[in-house]
Amino acid sequence: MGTKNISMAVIRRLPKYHRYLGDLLDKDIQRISSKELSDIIGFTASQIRQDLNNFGGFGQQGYGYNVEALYNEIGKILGLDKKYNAILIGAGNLGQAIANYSGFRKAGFEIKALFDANPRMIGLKIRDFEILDSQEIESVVKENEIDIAILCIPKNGAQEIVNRLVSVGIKGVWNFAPIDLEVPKDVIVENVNLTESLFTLSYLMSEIE
Amino acid sequence: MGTKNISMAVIRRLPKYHRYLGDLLDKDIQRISSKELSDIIGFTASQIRQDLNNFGGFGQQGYGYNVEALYNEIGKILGLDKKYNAILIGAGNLGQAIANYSGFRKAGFEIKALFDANPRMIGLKIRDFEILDSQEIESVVKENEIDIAILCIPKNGAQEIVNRLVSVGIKGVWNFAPIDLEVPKDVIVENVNLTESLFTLSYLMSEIE
DNA sequence: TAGATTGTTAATCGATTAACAATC
DNA sequence: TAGATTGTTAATCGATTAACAATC
Repeated sequence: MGTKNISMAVIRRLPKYHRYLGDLLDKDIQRISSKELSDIIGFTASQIRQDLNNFGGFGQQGYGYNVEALYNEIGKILGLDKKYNAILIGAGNLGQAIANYSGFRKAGFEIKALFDANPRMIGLKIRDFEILDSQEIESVVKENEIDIAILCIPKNGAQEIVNRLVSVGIKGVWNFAPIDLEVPKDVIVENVNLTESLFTLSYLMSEIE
Repeated sequence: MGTKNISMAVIRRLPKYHRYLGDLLDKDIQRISSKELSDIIGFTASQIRQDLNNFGGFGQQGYGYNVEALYNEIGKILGLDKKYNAILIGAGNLGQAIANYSGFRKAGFEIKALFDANPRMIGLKIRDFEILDSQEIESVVKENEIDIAILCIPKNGAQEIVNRLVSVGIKGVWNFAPIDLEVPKDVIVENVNLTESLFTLSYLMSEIE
């Protein structure tokens, strides 16, 4: 039930607003103007006001924005109050790091199970979770009302896993596999592509020397 | 020594071109038109031609592009032929995962040392590397001509570490700490912000239901 | 040659910035 | 009230798409 059509550019700035407002809150700062926020966050004051007004008039003329109220509003816009059940597939180095990542709670995501295809990994314990056989993905997703899958597997086989996940009703994928997954349009995929990030760094480095 | 001013939008598409061309190469496909590439990569043919022509005329009228030649050209544009020495700071879960990440070689980056501030981590071995005390960062950077630092540390203290790195001549940072680092303008920072990615997924999930 | 497809210019679209009336 | 700052419209800027002459 989105309001207007919010552009991806705006959406990707929202977490940054949330983070900076959280920092201000930690410093007990109660109000901030778009100009002051501009100085610390680096977007123009005009852009900040435009961005926020996509979602509502959170400010007050002559005063600015109440930090705590705005922080909470953006949290709601980001859906941080919603709860989602997640599974993590691929319990290798990266998968284990992500499984231990503390940010999930803040985003309302709860990991319910870990999977791996490697027989030697199955049965090992990571945090509170025993690593399960990938064959059990379908049954676990169905029985635990899993909404989201976190993919920490190589690109080979990733599409096949996603097809299986989609077929049992998964609605979102946090994808660390270096591949562009094909999914029905009502399934959300958010990619974290380390290779693309590293190659971008390589490009920028080679430009300066 | 950049050519024109290439926009970030274009730069961030380059790794994707490289990846898809690599896939085509693996399939022994020798030539491709912008239209065919458009069908598989999802950018418009027009955009593909515009993007590539920022760097040179790699195609041939009536024929299209030679896959191998274009793959190699984009590799060069990305600076994948350049060699950089790197250190990794923060050998926790994520740091270890990144240290084991195989993508570095392809990008020409070689990790020379790992550091951690936790006394209990120091001396442990990850791959071929003993984890060193963070106090030794300066001397190791100087003695090994380190170009790049990979930051896998919490946000508290990250800016201070970066200041130290900059003072001994680091030129690039691959930053996994959830903070916007301040660096001189000739130092490159490429961020991988897992929280921002996760919050974006949360937003998009909350939109569909 | 005829057909295909590029390289490139022009047109369009969307995002950012500027300006200012509204109003707290 | 006077000053400050928003919300919002208008102007600008930049990126994407369309079109087509050049040419392989």
